[in-house]
Order: sequence, then structure tokens, then C-alpha cells
Amino acid sequence: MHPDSDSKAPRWGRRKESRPAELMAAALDLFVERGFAATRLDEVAARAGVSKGTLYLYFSSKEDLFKAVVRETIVPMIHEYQRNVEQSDLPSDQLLPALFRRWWEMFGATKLAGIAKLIMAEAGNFPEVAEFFHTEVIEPNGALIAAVIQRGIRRGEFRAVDVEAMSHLLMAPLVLKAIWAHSFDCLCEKTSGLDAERILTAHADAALAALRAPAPATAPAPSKGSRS
Amino acid sequence: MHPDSDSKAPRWGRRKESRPAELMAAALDLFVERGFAATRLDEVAARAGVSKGTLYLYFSSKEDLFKAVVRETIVPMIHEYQRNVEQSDLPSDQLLPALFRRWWEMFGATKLAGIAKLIMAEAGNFPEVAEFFHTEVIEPNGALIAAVIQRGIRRGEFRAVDVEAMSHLLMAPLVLKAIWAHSFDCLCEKTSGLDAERILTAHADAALAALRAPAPATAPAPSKGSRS
Amino acid sequence: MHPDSDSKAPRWGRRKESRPAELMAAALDLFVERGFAATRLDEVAARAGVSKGTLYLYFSSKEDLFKAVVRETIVPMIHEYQRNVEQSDLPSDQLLPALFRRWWEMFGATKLAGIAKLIMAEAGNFPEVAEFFHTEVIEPNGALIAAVIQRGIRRGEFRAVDVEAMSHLLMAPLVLKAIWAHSFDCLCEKTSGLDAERILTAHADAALAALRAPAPATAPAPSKGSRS
Amino acid sequence: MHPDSDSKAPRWGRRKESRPAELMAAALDLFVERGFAATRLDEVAARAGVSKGTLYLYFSSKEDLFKAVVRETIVPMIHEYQRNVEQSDLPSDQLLPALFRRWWEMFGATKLAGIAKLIMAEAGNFPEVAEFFHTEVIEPNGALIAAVIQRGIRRGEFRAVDVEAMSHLLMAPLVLKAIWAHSFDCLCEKTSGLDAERILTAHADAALAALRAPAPATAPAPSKGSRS
DNA sequence: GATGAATGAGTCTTCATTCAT
DNA sequence: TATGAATGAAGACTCATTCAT
Repeated sequence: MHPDSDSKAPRWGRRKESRPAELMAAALDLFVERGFAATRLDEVAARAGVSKGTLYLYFSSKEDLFKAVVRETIVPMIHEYQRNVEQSDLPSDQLLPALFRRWWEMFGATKLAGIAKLIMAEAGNFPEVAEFFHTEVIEPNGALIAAVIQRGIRRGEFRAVDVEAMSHLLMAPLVLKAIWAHSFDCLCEKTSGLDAERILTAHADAALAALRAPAPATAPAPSKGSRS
Repeated sequence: MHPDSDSKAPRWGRRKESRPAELMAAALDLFVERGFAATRLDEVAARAGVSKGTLYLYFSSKEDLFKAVVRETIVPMIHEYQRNVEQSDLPSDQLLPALFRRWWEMFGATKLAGIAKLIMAEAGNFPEVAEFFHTEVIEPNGALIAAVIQRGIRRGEFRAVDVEAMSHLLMAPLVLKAIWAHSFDCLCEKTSGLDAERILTAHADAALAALRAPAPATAPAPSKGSRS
Repeated sequence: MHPDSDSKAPRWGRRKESRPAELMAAALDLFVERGFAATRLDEVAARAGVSKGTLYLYFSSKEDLFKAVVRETIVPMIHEYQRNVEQSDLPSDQLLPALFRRWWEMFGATKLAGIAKLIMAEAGNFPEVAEFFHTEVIEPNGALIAAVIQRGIRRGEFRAVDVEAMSHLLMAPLVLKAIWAHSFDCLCEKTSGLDAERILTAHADAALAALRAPAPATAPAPSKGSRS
Repeated sequence: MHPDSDSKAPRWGRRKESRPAELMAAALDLFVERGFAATRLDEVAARAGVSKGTLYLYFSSKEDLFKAVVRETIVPMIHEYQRNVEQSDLPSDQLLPALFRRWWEMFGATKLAGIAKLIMAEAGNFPEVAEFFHTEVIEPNGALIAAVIQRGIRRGEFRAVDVEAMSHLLMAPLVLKAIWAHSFDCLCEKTSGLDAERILTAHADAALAALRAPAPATAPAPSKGSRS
């Protein structure tokens, strides 16, 4: 059209194929930053470098855009994530730290963390979206951790614990850190730079200690040979 | 309906004293449920049983109402919370579980959890509010836990750990559970009923195990007689 | 509380009788300064030192207050003014300057000038008020001047002129000055201090010259010794 | 109705260029008629044949619209007016009447008169606008007249007078007539139709008489050879 | 396809007016 | 009388959505 003959490199990379993705990328940032209601479509369009009307060529409404953003950002990550389920044969006390680190790279350091925050914020307004996220992301994630714990127990590497509850305990620190990164870090860099790595380390350390320890009971277990 | 006692409540009561609190209570629920932007002042007024204009007798704008809600809901809880800092002389492995339970009662089971979710959601739009919350709630909470851990280490009840990081690890499971309660629990009761208590138990158990265990190092502990 | 024992001297001169006048005085200032629509009844009440509701004890509506202000401010001035109609027997060239000065004192230096501005501004919204003002103030004023001119002509002191038109010419400089005092003088004192008096002087001078001079005809007087 | 040509005008035209002018024209009439506060933007939009929202495509607020109307209406007139400053070489007693008539055509018979009334009415609420008007319109106008008088004096055509004061005297009748036309004429046609022309004539006559006459002093000049 | 001017329903906010005290 | 809390209609302003170009 206006642009150029575009033999190969269009002036600004305007290929129909990529449009929806560009629009969603622009929308994602704003939705995460401001929430659904406070995000104006003008801004989304402007950030994507198109006019407001163009949005409607690809998405039938703001809500549709929102859902597309959620879906399209999550689905690929789920696929990426599936490939990691086949975590195999390491000893559990090596598998778990590896899993945490992997997770941080795929989740905490990713837009997905922003999405999570966004969805939690809009859960009241978009219950289906919240449910979708819960079913497709949170539950599988929990299940993965649960599976690893279960395996450790079965192999005798871990002591018997409430698997479901423990899976929440192991998820929480990273999830929360990721979410907070989108809420508070921008304000004060106080704890941000330091922690990402430190938390991973401390978390792995604490998790293994908790899972390996014999039976801490409330009364300090004497000094059994805690063994594998 | 709206009021409670009534019976012959005048068409509109004349309670300058109680009104602000009533209005903020109504607003809190809606803000938590829908977020700032999606909450209409008409609804807030209706829920409080007053007309729209009445809101402006007490709050100069929607934003003002929002900030008042945050401030007025948080401040009392902070005071309540201050009184619990004087946790005294129990052995650390009893103090910690007690602290967790106390916390859940004051935080997770409270509107404060809703506020937390709300503030995280609106952090991008109200940075000052986010900062206020971080400074007044999150940091003191973290500091409290850190102090307990520190004390345990000093007394030789806990092993040496990265106190700051550990404090995050100990906060996270309860915080996340509380937040999720406002995002997903309404949808599917799947995990809700069960967990509140189970998580507390498992968390206390795991935390103590992690803090007491000698030094699990990433490399599996060499089978020493774990010392005290 | 609010009241006082008020044995005889009420704290702040609060006698029922004076209330309406106090309210109107407060209203007048604000109406003149801001116009009808932009004046808030809260402010009127506040300035008069009463509550908003009290206004409605004396005036049935904002419009009613407005009309009362206009009427009650104008009517006394008209009476005052009537007494000056009996201008007696001075020679016309003394009567005229005296009339101008009198007028300035009664009109330009008075709230009446503010009223005039106000009414002109609101003429579109309150045609009856405008008409009232025109009939009760402008026309009589014009008639008075016309009468004086007429008298001067009859006595042979003035040359024959278009009396009605001349009456406008003689009114205009003072009226305009008075009106502008309420519009521009507050901004820049540039011309204000100086002119009030100078205009009176120059006006009297010019008016007499115009009325006495033989007949300047549009065609330049035939080149007599136009003297310096 | 609203449009003019049309016939098959699209549901809503697409005229970015002409819109602002159309909107300002519509706004001008209403502002002049009703004042700033009493003018509703719906009406402005309706009169311009567009929807309310369209206004905001061109003006960021009601106040902005107001100021634009003032500015854009005045500026062209100023330019028109500048061209008349080069009034040249007529004898002063011809130049002055010509100036008055010119002025009436450009000012009294124009929207500018309405603007003047409007600005005076809103001076209290929009001091900057009032100042702008005073600086750009009133002062230059006064200066122009003053220059003509000065010239006449220099040439010996006029007697020495207080130039500044006289310039006000000469401005006033026309200005006031113009302003009143927007306040009272609509009501009663009593004096309106007649006067415009008569005032011009009488004004020219009186002005020349006043400027040419020798020195009327307050004491009636005896009987100089003032002859017909 | 892309644009962006135009729309109008929806919100916040104000303020004249009422009325229980 | 006087008060001032409460009201609600009205108006400024926003923004998702449409559609002629």
C-alpha cells in the first residue's frame, strides 16, 4: 500500500502475518502495567505503530484482545514447559534445584509473570480467563512439582510429606517474587537486584533441607543419622 | 437491605460520624473485586445505601476514596500487628509456627489480603500507594520474620542462613495463598477448603526442618551425624 | 454553641431584619464578579456567614435571589436618583457638569455599575431583568439628560441637536468607564487611577463645546480663523 | 438545517479542515448569548451538527474552546484593523468621521461586539482572556484614536486637549452602543433601528465641535465671533 | 488492508434544592 | 429559625467502536 514495493525488507517490518503478534505484544505491556480497564486502545495502537481502527481488523473488541493476549502468551509457554516435564533421571536433590532455576527462567523472568499478575488483578472481571489460567498454568505447574516430590519419596530420597501442600510451599517463593517484580520493583530497587539469585539459592537449600530431614516433629528430633 | 438495624430508619440517616467508614467498607469490597477503574461510584454509593453525591461529601474524588480505603484499612491492621512484635520468650521452634498462624489470622483471613491484591494490581497506576504499602506492610512483615530467624540463629536454635532470603521464603507461601484466595477460590473450590490449614501445618514443618537441619548444601550432606 | 445568649448585642449583628440584606450584599459581590451561573450558593452563604439552607428561608431559588439582588439594589438608587431630577435653576453649562459628577458618584463609583455589567452579561438568560433594568435605569437616565439638553436648547444656551442621540453620547463615556472598571481595572491599574477624574473633566469640557458651538457641520467650517 | 449544501451529505462529513471553524462559529453565538457557564457543549455540538465527542477532537476542554473562540475571532479582526491604521492624508475633520464609520462597520456591526460583551462578562473568571482583549483590542483602538487627535492638534486643526481622555470619550459612544446591541436590542426594538446611524452622525458632529472649538472653559466663553 | 474522523453511551463530578433535626 | 447532610438531575469529559474513504 502506502509503504513501499517491499521486495524483501519492508520499511518497518509490516507483514500481515506479524501484525496480530505486534498488537498483542503492545497490548500485553500496557495491560500488565495498567490493568485492563485503564489501558486505552489508542495507546495500544500507538505503541504498535498503527491506527486505532486497525486493531479491529484483528480483534473484535477490547475484551477479545485481552483474551487473545492471555491465550497467545500462555500457550507457547505451556508448550515450552511441556518439554521440561520429561525431566528424567537425575537424583531428586539435583532435579529440584534445576527445576526451580528452569522455572525462574521460564516464568519469573518472562512476560508470563506479568500475565499472572494481570490475571489475578482481573480475576473478578474475567472469571473464565482466571479459570483458564488456573487450569492451564497453575495446576500443571503444581502437578509437576508434586510429581517430582512424589518421585523423591518413592525413591526414598525424600521423607514422606503432604505432597500437595509441599508443592504449594515450593511454588510460592518464586511465584511471589515474580509477581512482586511487576508491582514494587519499579519503585524501589532496594531488594530487587540482589534477590533473584539469592532467593533461588536459599530456596533450593531450604527445600532440600525440609524434604530430606528425617522427621522434624515439633520437638527437635534428636540426632538421628539423617541418611539417604 | 443496606442498613442493618433500622426498622424505622429515616429516609436518609444523618450520621456524619459513621458514614466515611460505611462508604469505605462498601468501596473496599468493590475495589478488591473489580479493581479501581472498573468500580463505579454509583455502585459504591448504592452498596452503602446512599446517593452518589453523598460520596463527595466525604471524599473529594474517586482517587481520594481509593487512597482513603487503602490507608484506613491498613493502618489499624498495622497497629494490631505492632502489638504482636513483642513476641517474647518461646523457643524459636515454637515461636515460628505461632507467628505463621497469627499471621494468617491477621492477614490471610482478612480484608488485608484483598487490599494486597488490589494494590499489586494498581501498582502501575498508583505508585505512591504501592510504595506506601510496601513500606508500611511488606517491609515490616519481612523484618519481623527476619528478626525471629536472627534470634533463632543467635540462640543456636537455627543454623546460619541468608536471613533476608529466608524471610522471603517464609513469607511467600502464606502471602500467595492469601492473594490467590481472592483471585481463584471463588471460581473453583477445588483446593480452597482443604488447604488453609494444611498449608500452615506443612509450612511450619518444612520451615523448621530447613532452619534446624545442619547444612544440607547442594551436594547431599555427607552422612555425618548431623550435629546440634 | 452557634448562637449566644445575645442579651442585647448579638455577637455579630444577627438580626432577622438585616439577614436578607446581608445575603443580598454577599450575593451581589459574587454575581458581579463571576456572573450568575458561576456563582455558587455555598459561597454566597459562606460569605454572609450563614449556612446554605438559610438562603432558602429568604429566597425561593437562586434565580429569585438574583432578581432580588438586582431589584433591591436598583430601587434605592432610583429613589436617590429621583431626588436629583429636581435639578433646578442653574445655567445649563453649569448644570451639565454637575450632573455628570453627580452621576459618577451615584453610578460609576457604586455597586450599580457592577449591576449594570452583570445585567448586560446575563441579558440573554434573564430578559425580564434586562428589560427591567433598561426601563427603570437606562431610560430614565437617558431621559434626564435629554431633559437637560432640551432645556438648554429651549433657553438658547445650547444649539439645536439630535437630543436623543446626544443624550447617548453624553451617557456613554461615564457608563463605559464604570463598566470597564469592573472588567479590566482589577487587572492592570494602568489607566484606572488617573482617569476617573480626568474623564469627568474632559467630558464636561467636550460636551459643552459640542453643545455650544454654532454648527460645525460635517463640511469643515469655512476656514475662519480657526484659532489656537 | 445544520449543513448548508448537502443533499446527500454523508451521515457525518469528514472535514478536518473546516470543523474547528464551524465549531467555533457555533460556540461563539452561544457564548455571546448565554455566557460561558450557561452554554452547554451539547448545544454547541448540536448547532454545529456534530456529536458532543467531536468537540473534543479539536478542543481539549470547554475553556480551551472558549479561548480559541476569542483568539480566533479577534485575531483576524485585528489584522483587518491594522490595515486601516495607515489612514493618511485627509484633513482631520474628515478623517475622524470616516474613522468612526469604519469602526462601526468593523466593530459594532460585527461579532466582535458580541465578543467584547462576552469578555467583559467573563473577565472575573478569565482574567487572562480579559487582559488579552484589553491589550490586543482596546488599547490599540484607543491608541489609534489618540494618534488621530494628536495629529489634528499638531496640524493646528484641533485645539489642545487631554488626548488620552478624549480618546476615551470618542470611543465610548460607539462601544457602548455596540455592547448594548447585544444586551437590550433583542428585547425591545424601541431605539435600536433608529440609532446606529443617528449616533454616528451626531457623534461626528459633536466630536468635531468639541475638538475645533477654541476653548470653552467652564465659564461660557463670552461671545466670540462664534458664528453660523 | 489501513486510516482516523465521528459517534454516543457511560462516568465522574458539581451544585441547586430539600428536609429532618 | 437555622443547620448541614443528603439528594439527584445535569453537565463535562472519555473512550470503545464504527465506517466512509
